[in-house]
Amino acid sequence: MAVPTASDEWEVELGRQIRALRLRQNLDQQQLADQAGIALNAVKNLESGKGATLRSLIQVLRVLNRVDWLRALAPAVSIIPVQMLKTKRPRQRASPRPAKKKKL
Amino acid sequence: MAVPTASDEWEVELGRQIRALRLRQNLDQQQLADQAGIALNAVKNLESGKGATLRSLIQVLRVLNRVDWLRALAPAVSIIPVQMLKTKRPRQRASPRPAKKKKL
DNA sequence: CATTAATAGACCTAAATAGGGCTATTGTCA
DNA sequence: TGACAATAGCCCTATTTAGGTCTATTAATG
Repeated sequence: MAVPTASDEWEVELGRQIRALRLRQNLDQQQLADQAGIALNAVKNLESGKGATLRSLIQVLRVLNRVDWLRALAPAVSIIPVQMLKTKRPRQRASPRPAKKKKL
Repeated sequence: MAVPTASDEWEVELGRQIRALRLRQNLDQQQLADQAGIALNAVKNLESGKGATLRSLIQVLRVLNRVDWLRALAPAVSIIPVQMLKTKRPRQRASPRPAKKKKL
């Protein structure tokens, strides 16, 4: 199985995984759509990598009992963060950068 | 931190995580948008949970070096699947269900 | 091997998101 | 603490996806 490179390919790969999860539960696309409260077309798009919204994805994950996956995106910082030694709270904004020069 | 229940809340939670990843790299929203090849607004929507496409999410994950997360959705089957003992290949469709009765 | 339901793929319209710009607020840093 | 850039939150329009329906193909089952 090739590793996706382009964004489209990742979308297709994600679709494959969703389908795999669905089939493990032996659900058809219509059942999944109904239980997720979305249209059959949305499920088709999602599974085939033809474009989908985050909402469709999440609704589907809820039915497939994999919403917990969403929490695994930003892993908790491994060891004790150096930042905690100097600043109280984590950064809320990126550092300001010098503004671009304006035309005179 | 409360566990999200509604779909909207999961979208917000996901946004929080993306923001956390971005700030760890000290990138501002504009830089992230540029590097991801999407609009600033798309990043804002994504981080605030106000609706986004899968495409926007994936483009951003690429910049944040977290596309590998996508592969962790459908975990490989743990032990030897019983299915392999009876059928050669995994299921490609859900089982047919009896069709609805048609009106006479 | 015949049956038949699951799925792909197309079409259309409505709704949502993307993209671009503008202003108000506020965290960061000198 | 002041200056200023990062961000939120609007607006508007273009593009994309959702939702609904139909047809053709094909995997799954008896």
